[in-house]
Amino acid sequence: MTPLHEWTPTPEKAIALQRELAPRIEREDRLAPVRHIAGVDIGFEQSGEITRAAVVVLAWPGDPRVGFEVVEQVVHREPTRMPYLPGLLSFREIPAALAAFDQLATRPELVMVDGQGIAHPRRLGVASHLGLWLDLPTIGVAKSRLCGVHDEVPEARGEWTPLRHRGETIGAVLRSRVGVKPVFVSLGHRISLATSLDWVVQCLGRTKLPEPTRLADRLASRRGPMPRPAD
DNA sequence: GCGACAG
DNA sequence: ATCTTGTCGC
Repeated sequence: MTPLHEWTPTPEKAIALQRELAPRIEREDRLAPVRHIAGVDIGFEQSGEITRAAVVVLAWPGDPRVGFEVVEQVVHREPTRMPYLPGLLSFREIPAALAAFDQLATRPELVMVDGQGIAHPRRLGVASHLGLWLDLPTIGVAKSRLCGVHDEVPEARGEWTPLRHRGETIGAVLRSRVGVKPVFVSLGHRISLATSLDWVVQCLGRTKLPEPTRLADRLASRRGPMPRPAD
């Protein structure tokens, strides 16, 4: 059987594996009714020797007055296996992410990942790779661009413009918050771009990042909870 | 050949 | 990603 993932392949093997896996990505909706949404992010400690994977599971729908309910959260630490190489991020982050998912009691119906989905040179960013491995619908929400070109993004919250690469629309550049740099949304697996955008916007608080990714980001980088503004 | 380059 | 002080604004 073809491995969906190798622990520490050479860059050449990693690229070959990406080319083999990319055609397996499903770009249309195949989701179960969503009751839980997971957010995933990876952080590093001190000199980068230790990798920290964080997964946060939120109940859907949530109470808009208090934000989404955190059903479960897991942090997994392990030695870092690979350096960061543009385009090969998933091989560095996925092993830790999978270990964190293994500790989860809940099986989410939708996963948001900090990073690109198919908005990748070979259409297999970390969100797509993880979606294949987990066989779950995933969405990539990145804070910056890996590849592709786009027009200026309208200033209004919720507005977006297509991200294109080699004549293909690979994602969307979304104004998640007024006056802040936009986020890069792309489908990861088993979901369309339109539906991905819909979920990201629905999970938006007053911050740049949607709640699932924002909370996972905080956990992964060991920043404590932010004080909530008084009512 | 010269830049660009998720986290 | 991480390191790292102050500063601006609600």
